[in-house]
Amino acid sequence: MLSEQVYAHLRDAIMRGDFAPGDALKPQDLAKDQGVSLAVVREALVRVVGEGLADRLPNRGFAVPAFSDRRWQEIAEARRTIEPVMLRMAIERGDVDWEARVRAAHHRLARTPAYAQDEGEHYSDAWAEAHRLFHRTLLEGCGNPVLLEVFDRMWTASELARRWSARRTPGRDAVGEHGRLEEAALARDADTAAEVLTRHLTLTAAVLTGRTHDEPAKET
Amino acid sequence: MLSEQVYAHLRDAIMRGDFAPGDALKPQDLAKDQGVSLAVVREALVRVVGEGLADRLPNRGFAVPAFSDRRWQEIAEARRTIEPVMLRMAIERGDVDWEARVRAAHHRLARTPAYAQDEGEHYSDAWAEAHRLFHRTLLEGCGNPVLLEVFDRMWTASELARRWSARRTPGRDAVGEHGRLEEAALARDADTAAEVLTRHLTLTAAVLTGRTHDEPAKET
DNA sequence: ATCCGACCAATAATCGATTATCTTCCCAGC
DNA sequence: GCTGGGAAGATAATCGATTATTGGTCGGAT
Repeated sequence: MLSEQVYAHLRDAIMRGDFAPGDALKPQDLAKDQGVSLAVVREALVRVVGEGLADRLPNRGFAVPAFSDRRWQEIAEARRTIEPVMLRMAIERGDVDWEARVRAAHHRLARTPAYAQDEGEHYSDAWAEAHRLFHRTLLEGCGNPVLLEVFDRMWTASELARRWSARRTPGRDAVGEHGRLEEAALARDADTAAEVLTRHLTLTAAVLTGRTHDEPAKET
Repeated sequence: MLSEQVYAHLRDAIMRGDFAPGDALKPQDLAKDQGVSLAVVREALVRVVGEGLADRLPNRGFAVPAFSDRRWQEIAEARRTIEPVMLRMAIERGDVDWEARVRAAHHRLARTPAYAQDEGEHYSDAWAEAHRLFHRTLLEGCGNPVLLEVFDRMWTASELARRWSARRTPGRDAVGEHGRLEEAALARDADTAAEVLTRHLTLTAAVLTGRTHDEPAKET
């Protein structure tokens, strides 16, 4: 299944930030680059659009979405709305296996350097994936695949926005935040865990506000 | 854009229940039926899969999904988890325009007969659409498009399951439930509204339990 | 009689080429 | 000099045909 590979490649390229927001995704070029026909590229593009990783302009082709600051804030709010509720479910229902996986995911996250020197000021791919897995593992305790799909979609959108805007944020204690999140969850302290998660998401959103690609950091 | 029409047609056909769960969606047949080429059918199918309205089996084509009873319960739980939270947001934030649209949507729903004599024991299309619009309008007050997209996806899945299983449920007072929901929301009584909505969703789920296509109603 | 393997029909996946649509740039007319 | 119409090039959308994979079936060997 060629279209699967092309889809994965395209998705990774967009998430990695290989294209600038608003860039046209030309089927012809992509097809030539990957040595496949237009049909498979088109199929991959349609899938990508379905995931919100590209826009489709009728009769004008596909393009990398240019999220507005407003859109990003909406995504962040949606996460603040849903994820704490899922976390409470996870804390209530998670079994020993879940606890073990949370510890493992946190260990991996804590041991993965957030920045690689050769990747400039962006987070490293390895850290981003460890970060995602920690958050997802935490919520997996809720045991509901439908809710986890919702999480996946929101995470993707959220991560895309961050790739285009996030820079090193010296003042932030990400390690400590994740540590407190892990401890509260495993201590089955739902109120504290939900509060820590909400604050974590709020801080993440705050970092990005006014710092998207099309609206550089304000100096106030 | 032909694929758009084909996609809409296919989506409606699946939602209408024109295909049995598990049925293969053969590109060739669909292409001949609609008088288009394979490429556009394929594109439409990929989109449909992205919405969860069809399954894709690698090298074995596309098929109408056969939701298990468990899957349906997970969808219902996800709705019970998220929608009451959205409703609280809507009640807190909704403006006068929202109130007016809620009243309008409820009026339309209450005035639309739930069953058409020529459609047998299924709900009528008109009622299903009015029902969807009432619920959606109610939640639109939350003002967050991301959350509303989540609602749309869950509603689609939920409705699909119901189309295959729901029959007349004589004992149920759907009109009254919706009326109480409207009143509580417009009275800005978040606790009552959330409780009514949760009960509404729980009842909807209960109706379907044990009555999916592949597991006919239990007699017990 | 049963099991294994090679043929075969069906169809999923892909391709190369064609048609339709949009964009741009140029030139005639005002 | 400016504006509107129109051809030309680029690209999106679609098509018809080709290739690859699957699942079933028929035949032979044990």
